Amino acid sequence: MAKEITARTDDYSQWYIDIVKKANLADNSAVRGCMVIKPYGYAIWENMRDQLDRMFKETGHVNAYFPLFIPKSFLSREAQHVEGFAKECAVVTHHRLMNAPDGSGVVVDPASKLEEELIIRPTSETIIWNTYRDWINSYRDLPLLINQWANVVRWEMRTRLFLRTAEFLWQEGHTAHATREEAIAETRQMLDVYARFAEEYMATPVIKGLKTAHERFAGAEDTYCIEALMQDGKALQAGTSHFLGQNFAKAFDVKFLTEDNQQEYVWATSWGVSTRLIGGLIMTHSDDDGLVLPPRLAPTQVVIVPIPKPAAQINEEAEKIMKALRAQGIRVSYDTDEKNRPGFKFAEHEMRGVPVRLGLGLRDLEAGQVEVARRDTKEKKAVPLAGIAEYVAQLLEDIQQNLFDRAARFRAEKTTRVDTFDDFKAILETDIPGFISAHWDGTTETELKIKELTKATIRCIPLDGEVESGTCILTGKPSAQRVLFAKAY
RNA sequence: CGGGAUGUAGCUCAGCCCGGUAGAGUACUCGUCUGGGGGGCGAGUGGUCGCAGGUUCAAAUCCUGUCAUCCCGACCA
Repeated sequence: MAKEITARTDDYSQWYIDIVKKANLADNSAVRGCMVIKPYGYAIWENMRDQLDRMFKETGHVNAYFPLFIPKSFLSREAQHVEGFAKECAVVTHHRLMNAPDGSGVVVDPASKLEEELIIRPTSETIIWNTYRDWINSYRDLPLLINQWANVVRWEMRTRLFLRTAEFLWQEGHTAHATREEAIAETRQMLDVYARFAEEYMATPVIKGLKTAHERFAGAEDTYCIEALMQDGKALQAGTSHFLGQNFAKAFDVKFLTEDNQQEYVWATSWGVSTRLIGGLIMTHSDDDGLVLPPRLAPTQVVIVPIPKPAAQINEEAEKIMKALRAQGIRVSYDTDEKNRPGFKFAEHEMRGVPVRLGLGLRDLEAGQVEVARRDTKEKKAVPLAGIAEYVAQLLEDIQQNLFDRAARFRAEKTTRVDTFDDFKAILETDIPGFISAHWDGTTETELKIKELTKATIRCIPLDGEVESGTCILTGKPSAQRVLFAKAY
């Protein structure tokens, strides 16, 4: 069997790239740092997007769209915000091209210089809050609960397909509230939505937590996050939800009249997840044979492979099976390719992470059964054709659950409590370091020092972590709660 | 942006040191035998050697620049 995917133990980064390319998820593009999301990869994103969109609507949000371009002056209104993003902005300076005088092609027409440069949004807080100023007058206009699906650009030095690209797709929710408490509740609610999505749909267990001051979003008072653990023992921030306080309201002068006729600044939140989730999905479940997808997000949940190739009798049975599966709401396809042999197709569908494969040949038809192979465990089993739809429907649920359980078990195994800096360093030197739960004195100085010494960062202060006092692993100063460290993407 | 490596057929790569007008495997097309885990045989298609300059009678090969990708650092969803 010709292996086309690098083993994880040989080269984890290469394994990841192989999966992305061989499973047809994405390609590098002609533009530095940007990727082409291919139809199969985009289909996964569509499934994520559709489900998240439902969850946003269920919690009272509506979609809108704000411009790609942001006037440069907007970005600098909020001091922390501009400081955080200034180093990675693409800037539009001109609006016209012209033929080069020497005939060598087109050049920027110097006469078309913009009076004020436009920034391609790295995130939309500024343009949105500049707009909200006009939309919000009274407490009756609140809360304002808006989401947008968009692309953003952050000019990254080093990029990796899905995990960090110069342009990426995401959603950004931006809400305005009358009170601090309500805004915080919104921030927490959306964090819960993300966690539920990650666990129930991506089958990826996540830790909900609060970012430290140093890791906080530029312009936020508090940044909450969900953190997932990848198979190589590194953490991935899978989603963030920010309590913005009144920072943007003040920067953009967004006030409202309260019931007792007082002018007050509104309270804000923003929250987002991106195509990075696809990278997380890959690194949570996939193996050396290729992509492994949780059934709820898989573009194709079941594929039927005719053995040895399509034939009238097999096609007929396949149609019946497909009809029965579709009646159960299952996404199924029939591999009608005549050219490749079954063995090739098996490998191909495994590479693309199709959760369930049904192998159907004349031998099976005679026996009134079908060969059912599940992607997560690679188990194969002959199952009677009668009641196959119900069997597969249940199997898809089992696979979804098994993937979650497996990932949860892995995370539990790779989460270590340590109480000394020596133990801390020892864990980080292992092949798969994982999460380290340890005491920290709460200062940015210590956080940076630990990062400098070990490359590990504080991923979050877990929300449901037990309250336990102790002493900081580095400084020995008092600590009220353990925090979660890890090397991170 | 610093350090390292690599760009030759769709893909993986050889050829480069020692300049002489481009090869293999795979993929693709056609035929044929096959067919329950990545098939065999035969015949074909396919490349201005990343790009731009320079040296030379002659450049994939030597020189300069540039772009891209990968790995390692600093930064980040």
